[in-house]
Amino acid sequence: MPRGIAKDHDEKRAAIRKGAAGYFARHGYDRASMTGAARECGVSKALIYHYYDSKEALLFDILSTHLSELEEVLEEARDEGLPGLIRATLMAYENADAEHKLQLDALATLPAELQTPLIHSQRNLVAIMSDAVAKERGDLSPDRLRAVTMTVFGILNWFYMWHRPDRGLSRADYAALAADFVRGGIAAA
Amino acid sequence: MPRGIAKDHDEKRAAIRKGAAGYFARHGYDRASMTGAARECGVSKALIYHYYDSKEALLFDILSTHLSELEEVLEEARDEGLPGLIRATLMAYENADAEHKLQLDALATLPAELQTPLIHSQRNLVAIMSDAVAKERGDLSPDRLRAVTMTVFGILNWFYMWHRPDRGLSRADYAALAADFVRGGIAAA
DNA sequence: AACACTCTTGACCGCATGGTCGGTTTTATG
DNA sequence: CATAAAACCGACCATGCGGTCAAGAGTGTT
Repeated sequence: MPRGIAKDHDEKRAAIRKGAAGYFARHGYDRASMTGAARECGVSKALIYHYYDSKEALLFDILSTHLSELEEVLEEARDEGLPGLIRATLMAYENADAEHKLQLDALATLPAELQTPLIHSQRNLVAIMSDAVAKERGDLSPDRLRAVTMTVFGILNWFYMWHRPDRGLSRADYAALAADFVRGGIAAA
Repeated sequence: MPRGIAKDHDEKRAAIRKGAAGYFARHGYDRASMTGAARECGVSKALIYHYYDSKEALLFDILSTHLSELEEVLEEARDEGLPGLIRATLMAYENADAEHKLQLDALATLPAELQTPLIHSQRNLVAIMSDAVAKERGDLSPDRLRAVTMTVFGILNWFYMWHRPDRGLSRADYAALAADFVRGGIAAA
């Protein structure tokens, strides 16, 4: 038996995943070239193709990893109620803004077979949030429950678009504000 | 003197703008080809280049027109208060979801000189909304005022991502729900 | 030491894309 | 009716892209 894969295989793959995610997010997935991503990671393009079959496979791995981590985090914060979920979500985006951005605007470019499992994860996240909303407002009709849940996701998903780490409220401060906002909003909806 | 431009020049230009906006939004600006946009509009690619200098110029016109209309609408609804602004915004997106989507995820692909005037319009929209928020909560610090304003935009800008015209709440029903949500949220933030 | 396989690369390929060009048709003006 | 420009098109071009390949260097196994 000859040698197997290197022991640092996973770390190197992860480094490429992380570097490419940043590059893709900064330039836009479609516009970003594999050559550029490779340069960003300090490796040759051919090496990326050693670790990944295609640009699509790389994107899939980025999104899949991100969503799995998010699921784990939310699953853990499940019984802390809505404020806990909001805080956990915003904190999980720390150092993952790139992956989050990609999830929102590049997922749709994947072929349907690859989208399916990712959308399944998304639905799970929505379900967790929806349950927390329903716990505070059991009287909402299904349509309104869904609308309110999506309203909460709008708040969370928009955060990366306007927040600057060096200006204004900190992430944690905004998490508190958002939790208050949602509490008041749900009561009034 | 020879003939000037045709009397229906503006209409045809507008038709291309609208057709291309839909095509760009459906396929993603970068991925969408000018050949495809031309087919969608029922004209040749060369004709689009007769009306527009480049793909970028076309995108700029789409976004510029959209933002101008939005500014007009919000300026008009200015003194109806926050609920009026929310309703006006959501209603203005009717038949303009494509342009809105493009504004959110393709504006950044334009060169800085073209982005500047568009960002200026965006800032104006934010200012209008911010004033309305401040009118209800004059006690907020600048940082918190900005955070609350962006929270409202998150709710509005996320709408097109989850709403399906044939399912769930209608646009108008959601506008009412969102207005209530924001009222309660602002009071609690 | 010999082997077999992974790791890594620069050079290369086919293709789709944004954009151009030469030409034809149409139409307002004189 | 003559004409000059606008309106419109099919064919073409250069470039940059995702992806491949052949080959070398490095390393765990026997």
